Amino acid sequence: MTLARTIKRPTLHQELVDRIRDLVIEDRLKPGEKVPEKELCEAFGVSRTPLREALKVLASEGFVELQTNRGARVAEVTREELQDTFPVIARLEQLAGELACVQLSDAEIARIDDKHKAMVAAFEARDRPRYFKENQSIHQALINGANNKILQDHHKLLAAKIKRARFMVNLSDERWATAIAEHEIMIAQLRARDAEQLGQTMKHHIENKFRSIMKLLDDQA
Amino acid sequence: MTLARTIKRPTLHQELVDRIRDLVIEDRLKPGEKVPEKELCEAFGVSRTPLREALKVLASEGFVELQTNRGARVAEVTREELQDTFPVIARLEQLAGELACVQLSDAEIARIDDKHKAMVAAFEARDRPRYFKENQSIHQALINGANNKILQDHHKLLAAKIKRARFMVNLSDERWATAIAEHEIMIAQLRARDAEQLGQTMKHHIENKFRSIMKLLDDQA
DNA sequence: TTTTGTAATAATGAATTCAATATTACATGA
DNA sequence: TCATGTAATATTGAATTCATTATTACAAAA
Repeated sequence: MTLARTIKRPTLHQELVDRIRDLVIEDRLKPGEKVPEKELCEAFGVSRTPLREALKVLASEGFVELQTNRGARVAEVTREELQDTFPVIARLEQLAGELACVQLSDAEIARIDDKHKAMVAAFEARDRPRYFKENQSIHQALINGANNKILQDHHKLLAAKIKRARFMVNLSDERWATAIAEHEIMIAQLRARDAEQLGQTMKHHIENKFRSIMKLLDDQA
Repeated sequence: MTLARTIKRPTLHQELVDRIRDLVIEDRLKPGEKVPEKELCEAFGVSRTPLREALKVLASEGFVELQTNRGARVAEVTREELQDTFPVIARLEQLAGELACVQLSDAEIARIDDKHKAMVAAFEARDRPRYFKENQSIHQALINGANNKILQDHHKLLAAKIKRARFMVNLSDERWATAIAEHEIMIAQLRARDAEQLGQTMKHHIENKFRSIMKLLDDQA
């Protein structure tokens, strides 16, 4: 296994939590796969104690599942979980939009506008990886703009789960174009400081993404 | 220390997470207090390994804070955290109300109505502990009625944080009466299956509670 | 007295060990 | 061949041990 390099940092388990979570989100550890303590210990150059501490935390976050006496498995991304996750994150983004709209400085809004332009460029170049990155950066900026630690923490967890779904279905061209259009509206509302409307648009934006993904999943079956 | 009895159950750390979290929520472990591993190990009759695993999980949930080489402390309930938490939980309850309204059976609604009556009785008897319990039971029933695991999990964490605030301020008589009135409206809307409105009322209900608590906190200072 | 330095003590983070459980390999009999 | 039982092996959960860091106690000097 060559998943990562050894470690420094304050405490091992904190570093491990972040690293292993990332392996899960980035699909380096596949859903349903068992998490082999021994191999990960060797890969990271740590003993089982901090690794197991990390696994408990990841289990409470929902990225792995612990089976008594049978170790840990990477959590599956189920249709049901997505179905539960999207409505919740939609409300969180709505709230974030409302708060960010009144709290962001003009300069910060201009920076988000820059990201938006970069995202549109990625769309026009049909560069999916770059689009994903820019898109994520915009949403993150809006979440951070809400200036609410609790909101950030809970959003981070939910966003990570949804992120994993990108390995299940491909963004359709149609949805892609619609998403861009929705972002244009968001930017306009953000510049107009229309908090209520921005929240509404962001909520719908997520709900539309939700519908698109669910349709694609159905089509696969 | 006589905080708890020894343990059985599948894995020790899971049990410990629940037990220690409960000690924090019930204010048996005070905010800012250091969590003495040794004593807790003795109190629960376990070694440091599962206890420390539990502390990492509780830290990720925000109930304790880990300081490298200096152990764990019970997290404080800060004004700032409450200020961040309430808006989020308000949206979650709003969503829960909308979903529960269309998903609960008539029988389940009748059961919630029973709880409501019990809560009103507790109010009339000015029995705060009983009121808290019944109130919590109603909100929990509505959350569960949404039938959304993610929503339940995230709500549970946020609700626990807010619950801790009850040791900081006392429910005022005025707020208490208003809360009862809001619950009356909720029940009516639930019976009328008016999802949108119920969601709205639940959101406002939490927001009003928020304002009340903040005012009381300000008055203390 | 108060401050500062230092030794002793205690606690923490992480590795290791140990007992219990699960998994695998393999032999035996249908 | 295919089950089925059993021994060997590996993995897991938890206790223990060990090295490091923090805390405390206390002495010497200002």
